[in-house]
Amino acid sequence: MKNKANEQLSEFLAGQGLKSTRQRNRILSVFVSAGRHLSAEELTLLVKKTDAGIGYATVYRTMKLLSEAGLAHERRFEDGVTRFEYNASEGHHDHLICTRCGRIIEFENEQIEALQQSVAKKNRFLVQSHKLELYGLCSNCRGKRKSTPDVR
Amino acid sequence: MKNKANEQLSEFLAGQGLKSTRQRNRILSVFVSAGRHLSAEELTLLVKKTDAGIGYATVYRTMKLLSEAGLAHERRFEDGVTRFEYNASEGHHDHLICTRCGRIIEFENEQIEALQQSVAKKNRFLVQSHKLELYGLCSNCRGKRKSTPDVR
DNA sequence: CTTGGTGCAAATCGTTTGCATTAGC
DNA sequence: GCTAATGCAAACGATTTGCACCAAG
Repeated sequence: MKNKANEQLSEFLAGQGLKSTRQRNRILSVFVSAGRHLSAEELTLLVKKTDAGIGYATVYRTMKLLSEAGLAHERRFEDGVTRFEYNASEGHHDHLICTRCGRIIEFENEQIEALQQSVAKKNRFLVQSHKLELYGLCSNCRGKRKSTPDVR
Repeated sequence: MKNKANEQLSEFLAGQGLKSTRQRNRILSVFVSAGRHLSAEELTLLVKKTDAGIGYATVYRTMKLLSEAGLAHERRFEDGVTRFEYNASEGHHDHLICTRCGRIIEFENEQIEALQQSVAKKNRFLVQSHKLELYGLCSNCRGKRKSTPDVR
């Protein structure tokens, strides 16, 4: 059933009068099977392993398309690089990001979401989306001595 | 007392064996009096009004310095542009960002912070910093009809 | 066969850096 | 005077775009 996502894509493309191409399907497959949080560069490199001709431009264009199709979500953490995440549609979640090893942990917390709403209400603000990121040290890294400090 | 910040800067510079220059003081003054959340470009434009010779490079270099001196904080919202905020040192706060007019509202919420800690603890994660941004419509914008939709 | 898609390279945007010149200390 | 700071322009890294060619419908 590796094609569930690809079917979803085909459906989306057909609906928009767009074309289903070898590249788009390849990119989506690689993206889906790779796990998550891939930068365009990482994704391009992976894709090139199977299909060397596919270039950055196509990957970027395809990822934008997948975002519109609801198959991918764009995330931009503090390093300024956009990363793509698969299937973030099923329930919003936030992130713990390890500043030492780069590990990304996802979490959901309804209480926090509720409090956000109440803050918004106080400010007569209508929330469309939000972003919560906790930066710090993950369980693996917090024990370690600072052999190579991240603080430059 | 416009010079409180400038004094702080001089102190910092002296302590580091760095030099106090016309440009640095100018940039800081403009930055402080401008209110907050200025991008490098906005700041440079403002600075140039008084002192046309000052270039982007100096502004960037100076802002980095001010960050180190604790006089400015760097923020990067979703548009990928870095903005600088004055004096964010006095208590952490988060942001409501209007997607229509760009207005930025600051808020603090201890309950949310506490919940963040508990999430972190569950994941054996040590939080060093965090970022919470709520995107949506501010009170001015939410009433308006969608004459010019932001959704391209 | 018509329109959208691709690949490449050139362009763009925000930011950084090298270097010769200038100015604090 | 010595060293750090400036200004400019060129360099950068991530992303976007123009265009001639290619392929899906």
